[in-house]
Amino acid sequence: MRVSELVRRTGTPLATVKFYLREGLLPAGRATGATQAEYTEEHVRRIAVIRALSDVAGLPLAKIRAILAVVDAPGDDLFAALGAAVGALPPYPSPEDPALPRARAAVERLGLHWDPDYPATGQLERALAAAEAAGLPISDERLEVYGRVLGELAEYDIAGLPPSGGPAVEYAVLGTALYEPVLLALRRLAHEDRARRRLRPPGA
Amino acid sequence: MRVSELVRRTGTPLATVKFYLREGLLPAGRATGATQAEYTEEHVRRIAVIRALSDVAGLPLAKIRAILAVVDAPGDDLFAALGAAVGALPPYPSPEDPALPRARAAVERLGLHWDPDYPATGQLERALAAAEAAGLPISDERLEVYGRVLGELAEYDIAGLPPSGGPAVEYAVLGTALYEPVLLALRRLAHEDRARRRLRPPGA
DNA sequence: AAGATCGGATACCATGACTATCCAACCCGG
DNA sequence: CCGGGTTGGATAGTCATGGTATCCGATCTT
Repeated sequence: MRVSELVRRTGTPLATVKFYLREGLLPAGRATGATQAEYTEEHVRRIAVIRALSDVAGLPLAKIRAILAVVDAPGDDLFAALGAAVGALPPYPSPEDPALPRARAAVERLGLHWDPDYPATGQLERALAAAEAAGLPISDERLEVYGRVLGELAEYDIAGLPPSGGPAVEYAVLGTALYEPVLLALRRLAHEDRARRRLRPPGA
Repeated sequence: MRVSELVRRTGTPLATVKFYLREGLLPAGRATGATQAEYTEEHVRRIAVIRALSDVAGLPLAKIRAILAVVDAPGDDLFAALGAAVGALPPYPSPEDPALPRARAAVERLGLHWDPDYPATGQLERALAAAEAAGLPISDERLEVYGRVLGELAEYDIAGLPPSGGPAVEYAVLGTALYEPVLLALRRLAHEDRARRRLRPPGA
């Protein structure tokens, strides 16, 4: 298809498609002439992925570029690819103060593998420090409940991973980023549901 | 304390403190003269909350202002206050297409209370639609697992809520926003932990 | 009395994510 | 085979956000 159809199919303005091409988020089409190129279904899907990561997951384009680079050239180490992708997700740890006291305590309490270089470790430290600074520290009990529950979830996610190979990486990398908003929305809805039961008069 | 000490205590530049005052995020200090004001511990904490919501939860200042307004004047309906606060959280539903087919199906499958006006409903629709458009639709089975697990989590959160009143609102509203990054970081760490077991050679 | 600090107002700036224009080469229907 | 509409590519402009910087006259401190 030509670019006009890509625009029509995705609902993205032409100027934006050109912008994504310039920025290297969208691969160029197969050139069929000096001023003509052919796009495919892959391009349609790629634009949907970019928009999902940008609008819903809220990632900046620079991080989206990094994630797409991993998806495009995953190497043969799924574990390393996952690590690279998680590094593109917020919150981004502050460069100063490389100590990770809260994260370390949490990881040990939950019996997880400790790896200070894994991006999620810094993200956990930052999230715990922010909650604490705001006056709502996470209690040990809450941490244990959260850790147990999310461990269950991770168990399910990893068990369902397709066997190693090309599609597994894409699935795991994009799923990490795209399912998080679903998780958060479900938690908020569950809060509403439980809060309604507890706070609303029974007949309301 | 005077503004210089507020700056020192929070590590926030003076220009930024003034900016927060201008934007109405930080209440003015008690004026002790035409060009002098007195700040309190409340101001120190408020700045920590603003920075946490901005840097870690990633909320734009306009939404932070809305959340702080709820915290400052919660009214007497904790449930309504929670709803208002959740409305300030991303992803922000698209204005067009007010139909919520995916969210409705999900809510019914999980046996939750259906309320199309609750902000989290639109957020769920948007998150499910984005995952689908990107080629990674959430299966019914996955939805059920996520729903069950997050329901457990919500049960714990709501059970631990202090009885109605002033502090309960602040706790619930800020907790919703500030604990989410902790949840995500824990999930990513749990993924790492489980993926390591499955993908790394046992001796590595 | 004098140097530092303060609150308040105004102006400026950097980044991110587009958006608009222009141009010359093209393709396609008549 | 020609002319209007598309295309790719380049360049410049725009808008929102989240700050910074400067200036000022009043005031506090010593």
